[in-house]
Amino acid sequence: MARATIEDVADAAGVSVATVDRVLNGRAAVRPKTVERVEKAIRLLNYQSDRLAARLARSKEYRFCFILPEGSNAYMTLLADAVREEALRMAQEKVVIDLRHTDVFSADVLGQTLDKISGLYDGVAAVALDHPRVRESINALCERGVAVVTLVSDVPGSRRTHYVGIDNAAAGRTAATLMGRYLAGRRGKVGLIAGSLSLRDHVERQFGFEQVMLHEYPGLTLLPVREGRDDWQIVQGVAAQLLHDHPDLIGLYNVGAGTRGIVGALEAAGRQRQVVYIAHELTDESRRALIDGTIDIVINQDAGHEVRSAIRVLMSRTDRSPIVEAMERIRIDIYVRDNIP
Amino acid sequence: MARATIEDVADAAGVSVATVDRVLNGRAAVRPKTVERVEKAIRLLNYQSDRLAARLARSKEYRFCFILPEGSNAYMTLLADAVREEALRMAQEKVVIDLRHTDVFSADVLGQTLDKISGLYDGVAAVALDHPRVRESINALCERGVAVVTLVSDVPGSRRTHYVGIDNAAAGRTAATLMGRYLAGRRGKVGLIAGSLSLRDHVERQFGFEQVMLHEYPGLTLLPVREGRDDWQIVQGVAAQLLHDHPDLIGLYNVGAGTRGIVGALEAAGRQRQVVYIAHELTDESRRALIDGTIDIVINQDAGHEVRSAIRVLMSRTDRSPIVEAMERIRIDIYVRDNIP
DNA sequence: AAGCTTCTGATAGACGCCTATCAGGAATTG
DNA sequence: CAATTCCTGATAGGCGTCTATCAGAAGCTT
Repeated sequence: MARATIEDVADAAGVSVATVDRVLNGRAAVRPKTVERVEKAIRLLNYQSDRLAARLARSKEYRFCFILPEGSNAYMTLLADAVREEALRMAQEKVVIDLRHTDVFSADVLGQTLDKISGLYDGVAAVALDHPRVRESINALCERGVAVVTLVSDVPGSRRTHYVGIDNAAAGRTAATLMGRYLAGRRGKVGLIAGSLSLRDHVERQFGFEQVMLHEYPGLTLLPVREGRDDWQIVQGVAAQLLHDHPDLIGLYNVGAGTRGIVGALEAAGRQRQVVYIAHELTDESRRALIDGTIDIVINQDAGHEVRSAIRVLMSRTDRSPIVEAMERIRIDIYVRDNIP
Repeated sequence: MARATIEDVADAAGVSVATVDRVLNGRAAVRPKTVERVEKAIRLLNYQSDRLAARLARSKEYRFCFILPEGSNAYMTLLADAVREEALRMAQEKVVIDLRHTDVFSADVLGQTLDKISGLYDGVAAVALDHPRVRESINALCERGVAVVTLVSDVPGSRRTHYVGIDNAAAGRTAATLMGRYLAGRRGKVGLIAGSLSLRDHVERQFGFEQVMLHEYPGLTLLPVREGRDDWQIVQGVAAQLLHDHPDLIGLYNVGAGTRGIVGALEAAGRQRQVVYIAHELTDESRRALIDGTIDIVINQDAGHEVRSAIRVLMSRTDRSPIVEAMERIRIDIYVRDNIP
């Protein structure tokens, strides 16, 4: 038995296809009694509109925009590449994807960018700063019916449709567990470097890391966080200082970007193998360092997955179809030398 | 500028749409010169057929079959659930998915099953045994134009379209690296339990594990593999024996199923915390054990991903469209207590 | 050049849904 | 009860492609 069509539903409900369509797409006022009849028929026949046919008929373009930080952060470059790649693929399916770069560290600039694009797109995916000004702009977009998803870093109080990214506190805990186990039984200091403590994801990772570290591995002394501004040169300075100040440093967790700086500092100090170093995001740099043993573990969120997930979410939001939660959960990937993809 | 349609191509090439269609779908003989003209127009306009419209027009059902082992192996149950779930979702897109269980450990039975279904399906995904008899049947299916993908366990010499699963040797190496690091500096014995040494994936994992273990962690003594037949009761016996024979056992890697048996044995011996235990596949059982600390690490391949990947591959194979390699690479997931999804 | 085969063009009718229009029927109002 | 307003039915046309048919054109053979 083939799938039910709109016609079947119309017949079953004793109404015309036009009316079924009106009910399905809220096109015009339909008497409640009729609506109910139609809905009953739909349930009865287990009707599901054919999305392929619907999209063909609507022949509507989906217009989405990705907003990423400007600058040359390695992971953000990966994300941008993923966006461009998907943009190409999705072009076949009438999905137009623009990519914009902006200073996401400035709430005002990011807010203005968000305000400006209102009306141009059906949906927006943004790596956002958690700040009232930004929240305001996000809410304004939602108000006007634009679907908004936050990417990598969330803005919790806002009306964003969805957050596409990992649970950063859990990522921090994961790092701590691995750090603790790798340093099993040893005593010494563990350093923590973040990009900026005004970035929500960094703070959350730090929180998770400290939480597990303090409770489960009291033998390890956690040093106060230092900020590296996600800039490898600054990070290198910070790391070098840390290594210099603490000859008994045996662990290092870099919550943000700037892997290159840490690798540099470790090599300069000749302590690559003495320090267990856990970094975030699998980039060319970290992949290399992982293979040669300078980095022991990389915690990653798959850029390609995130972009595809964001697109799927924006699309279902745009045509009001449900999403499959399980499919849109971004995993916390752990990489050691041997399971690099 | 909107996307080019078949009509645009026809105009550009100075032929009729019928001819363009003949070229595109190899429907009838077309003079080489004409073919070339059409192809040139296609390139010029960068034409890509609208897959939505094509599938709608063809209104053809894709018929696929998944063949899984019978029995109650926890991971296979997860796989089966994933298949059923996807079957439901894909039904909306005119994809019919059947699920069959068979004794995949017997080459003859599996081979016969494969032979029998020839002609009923456009594609088959099977958890297959690497055996000449099976290879034969797979090749026969391919010969008749049925797309075949191997799932979880590969059959290398065969003509299967694709292998959907992880690199098992790499998984074994990953386990070894984690084992080595978790046991950093300690001396003692490490046990290895496999389901069956006639299963390709198990052998490969063992190979990878031993390779890294022997080279990188000479302080650890690797005990000879024992077989547990993927049955938790047998596994429990094997593990208990192992624990009894070796009071200095400090590591255990279970390459196959039967986690429940090992957990049972460890608990019975009261040595949950003394032994670093690495298991495969995230099931309810292993998740629980991971959280309470009996299992230290789970190496997993995502059942949902594998099923979806297999379906995507079968579909593109069926309508001769290319696949995105990067998207179909199944990752080796590492789970500790803190990053369980 | 006639006769034959091989190509090509034109066109109609799906596929399942969307959009729009218009007329007529039902419900509501005074 | 008539005059409105509100709902509904019927239907046409379109989205981009596939499938099928048939007539006529082009190419080849002898």
